[in-house]
Amino acid sequence: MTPRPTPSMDERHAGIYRVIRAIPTGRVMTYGAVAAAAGLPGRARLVGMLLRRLPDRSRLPWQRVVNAAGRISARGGGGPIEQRLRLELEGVRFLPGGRIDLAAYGWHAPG
DNA sequence: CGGTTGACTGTTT
DNA sequence: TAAACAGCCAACC
Repeated sequence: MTPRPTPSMDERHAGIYRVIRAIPTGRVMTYGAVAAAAGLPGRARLVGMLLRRLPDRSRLPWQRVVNAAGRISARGGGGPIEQRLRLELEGVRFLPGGRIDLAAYGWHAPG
């Protein structure tokens, strides 16, 4: 049906942003799950790339994206600290070792 | 234009 | 349990 010619970069970006925006407060999704929900299975790194280039003023709930181990992915600056703070303010509990229980807080996009 | 890098992940040692 | 490996691919230099 819908011809699925190579989606442009912008289309991929839009799909990823849409998925992240749909994550409810207090829930998290992994990079891989976001990619898969956006129709891009196996492109977890693409999600990370996008978030890395996200402007500071962005309203996207970027803090709700964590890695498959349920931990906050490392990066330069105080990003990881701010991310954890934001998640804790939403009610997300961190286990000893800085891990989030994905079985409890993981979000699976409907559909 | 080609090589390197990296907010990833599942599989295999 | 931990480390190495193999895919991934746009951004960067």
